[in-house]
Amino acid sequence: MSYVHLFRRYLREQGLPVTQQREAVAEVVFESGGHLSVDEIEGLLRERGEKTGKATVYRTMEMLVKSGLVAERDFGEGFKRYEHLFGQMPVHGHLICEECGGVTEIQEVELKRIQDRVAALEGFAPARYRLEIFGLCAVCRAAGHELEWKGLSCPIERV
Amino acid sequence: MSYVHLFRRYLREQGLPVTQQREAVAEVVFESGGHLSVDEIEGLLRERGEKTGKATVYRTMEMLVKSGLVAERDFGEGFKRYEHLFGQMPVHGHLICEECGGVTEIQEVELKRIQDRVAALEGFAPARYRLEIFGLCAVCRAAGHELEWKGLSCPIERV
DNA sequence: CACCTATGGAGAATGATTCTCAATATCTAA
DNA sequence: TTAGATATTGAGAATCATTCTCCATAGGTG
Ligand SMILES: [Mn+2]
Ligand SMILES: [Mn+2]
Ligand SMILES: [Zn+2]
Ligand SMILES: [Zn+2]
Repeated sequence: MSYVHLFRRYLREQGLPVTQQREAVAEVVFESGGHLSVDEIEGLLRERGEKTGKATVYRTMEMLVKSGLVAERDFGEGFKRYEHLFGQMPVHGHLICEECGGVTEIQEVELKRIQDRVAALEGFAPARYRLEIFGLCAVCRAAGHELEWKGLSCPIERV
Repeated sequence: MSYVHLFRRYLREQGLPVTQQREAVAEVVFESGGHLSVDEIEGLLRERGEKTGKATVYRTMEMLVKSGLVAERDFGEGFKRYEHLFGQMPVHGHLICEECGGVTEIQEVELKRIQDRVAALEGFAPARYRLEIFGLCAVCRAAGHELEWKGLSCPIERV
């Protein structure tokens, strides 16, 4: 099934033209399950025979994020990644393996609850959450890789 | 009191020369309480009469982060910020006000515990944590600012 | 269909970060 | 303390993701 009609509706609500390029970008993102970079989105568009300029992809991603249908991520690679939120909790974090680069979703509701509680303590109204935990995934651990502390030998106290 | 001797120790442990520039950068960062950008660090060095090149600041920040004495942050501004970890929990998050840009520290131990629990469920070994919550701070709320949903009018379910 | 306006795209511009390389500063051992 | 071996510095070039510019063209309206 297609979710593009939701993006179309958003564009109309905002009085923005529904163009072929905008629909193509949304389709490619909605059909993918992963966390896509702009380069990867361009590649998928090319595979489908669409000739969409890089600037248009960037502009459309901005709209998709504003619409709330897509979230922007940063896994510390030097560029952004995007994922649609269909079938996912809009507030979810990521476990990122520093060995293999694999990404695992954190979908625990409990995490949002405590984050909200802490924010409320400060009188803060949360709008957007970002949680990323970098380390070693189960597969890489099983393969014998290990985390090793390469910093100061007797560091300041760690919690 | 000065913490620079810890960085000096780290450099010696790694067999790296202790240079005037490295000490100057560490001093400036250790003496500041905030979340500093590379530009701000350069400014502070200039105020002290040090002539340290931008490249050296970047290189030294990388070492300070590797040593574990300093953490790298990204508040979505398009550049990195750095803070020393003396007197703070090494695992702490940030509340970032989208109206005024203010940053509040989240020092709750409970947050690390549940993050670790969730990671453990996946067999993941955590090494580095990043939690940022964007929204409206108490001051801006009191001043009448409000969060408003500008996305799709009838969005997908939100948790 | 025809008009008006906003978009699309190629390539230039931007800006943070990294790289290059010759002139120095640091380290070590005598 | 000095000399020699080695690593660092810093100015500016290079990189690279992202944004901007501008005009030919597509989308919306009636
Ligand atoms: Mn995800
Ligand atoms: Mn902090
Ligand atoms: Zn892995
Ligand atoms: Zn504020």
